[in-house]
Amino acid sequence: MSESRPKSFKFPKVEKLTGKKKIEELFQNGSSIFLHPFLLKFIAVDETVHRVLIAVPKKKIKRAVDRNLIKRRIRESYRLNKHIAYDQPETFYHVGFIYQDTKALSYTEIEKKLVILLKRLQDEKSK
RNA sequence: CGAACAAGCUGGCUUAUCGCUCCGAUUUAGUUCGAAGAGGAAAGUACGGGCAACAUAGCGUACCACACUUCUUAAUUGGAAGAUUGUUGACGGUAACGUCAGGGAUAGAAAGUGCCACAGAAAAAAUACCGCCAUACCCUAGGUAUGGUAAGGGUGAAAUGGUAAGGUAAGAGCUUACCGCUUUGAUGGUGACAUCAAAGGCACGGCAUACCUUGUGGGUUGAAAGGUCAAAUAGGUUUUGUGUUUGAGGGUAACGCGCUCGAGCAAAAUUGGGUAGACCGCUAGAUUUCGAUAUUGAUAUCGAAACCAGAUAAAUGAUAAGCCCUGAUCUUGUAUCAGGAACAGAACCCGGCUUACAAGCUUGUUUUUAAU
RNA sequence: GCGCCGGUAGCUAAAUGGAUUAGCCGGAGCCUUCUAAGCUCUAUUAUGCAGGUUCGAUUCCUGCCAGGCGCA
Repeated sequence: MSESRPKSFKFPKVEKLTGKKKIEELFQNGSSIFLHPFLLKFIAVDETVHRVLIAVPKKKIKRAVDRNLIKRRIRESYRLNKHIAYDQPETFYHVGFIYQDTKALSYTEIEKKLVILLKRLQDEKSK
């Protein structure tokens, strides 16, 4: 399958989750996995790519600079590790990463936790 | 030389790999190439202006903001230069006071209303607690009554012009000189105001950052404004079909069948509204840089050059190496280790004000030590 | 983006410009076999910060700080 779908580190706009209705759908009907510092929301959907939402709540992180920094770290680690989610390309999801800590964690820590989360998502898929 | 404070400026750089957003090409439907991509405060803002929509005869009232002078700006609140007057600090001086610097205040308290606790006789109306003086009486320590007085004491944050001399029974702007105050005039200044002269015997407590009065300004709402396109769903209209579920018509002696119209149901077309969504608004402008001229200055004018973010669950990033910088360690070497930071992230656009800020640089002030 | 509101003891609230109050909480005592409740007495600590007006600010004015609420 790596021939048909080569490892790509791109993260175009198509793979971002936008639109009021879709997001409401995700939050109302999606399943969730919690792993510090993330709350992962996901819902199976009839599309050809995964679409991802990254959220850092204003109540947890006050300053806009820190919020931007965390969002960029999450986005970067997803971009470099999203091939895990494409291993079994029969179902696709809308996924939301919601950051829950009140402090900004380092890049390596975020990446480690995010890889674990993506593997768990694969386990859900195979069930 | 070091330290502290204040003001201003700068606010890491280069290369490689992997990516993000917009624009322009290329091609073909997602690649390839090129170019660009956060700030001095993008933050806060009871401050303005542009722009947009709506409203709008004129006047008044209410509400809100502002209030020395001149200049300046698109701007009533900002800025510059000045005037007057307190306050704080430094220096000089015995002191009064003067000089310098910083920040503040400045329409009206002789239009009205209100407030001024406690203390004090009395707190804005004029009066008299201790006093001072005169007269009368008691009869001489002194007290009582009447009158004069506001100099002194005491209270207070504040006590009815101040100082000196004359004057007086004692006193008092009662009189005089100087100072202060008010009014008038002259001179200087664009002006706030300053200086000088004359007159007035002094009628003036503080608080408008209490209500208020006077003057000036303000229509309301904000890009989530506003405009264009427009799924789905439900609805309106038209057409077609269905049909015994229902109503009406005509027809019949009456009922039924059949016919016509309508309701209902189904399908198609069309229509207004404008939700999800998409696009415009959306970045070339009171723009930026440099130079010249005018001005004490804020600023203005002229000339030349430049194009410099436009995202929308919201791009501007990550990793590695080097330079540079900072800190720590001792082997004092351009050594090893750690780190790249402070405040902080555009959301229609400008201007102002306020606040935050590691490190470095410049200027000024103060100060310690050392040398001369 | 726009418009509002308050900041007072550990907590909840009050206070015309005139020495900051009350309740709960804490401590001690009484009562009780003991505890709770009740009664009595009592301590501690407070006006968010910085300026200004005033003789004197919790109060009036200005600027900040950290919060809360509403509209869409």
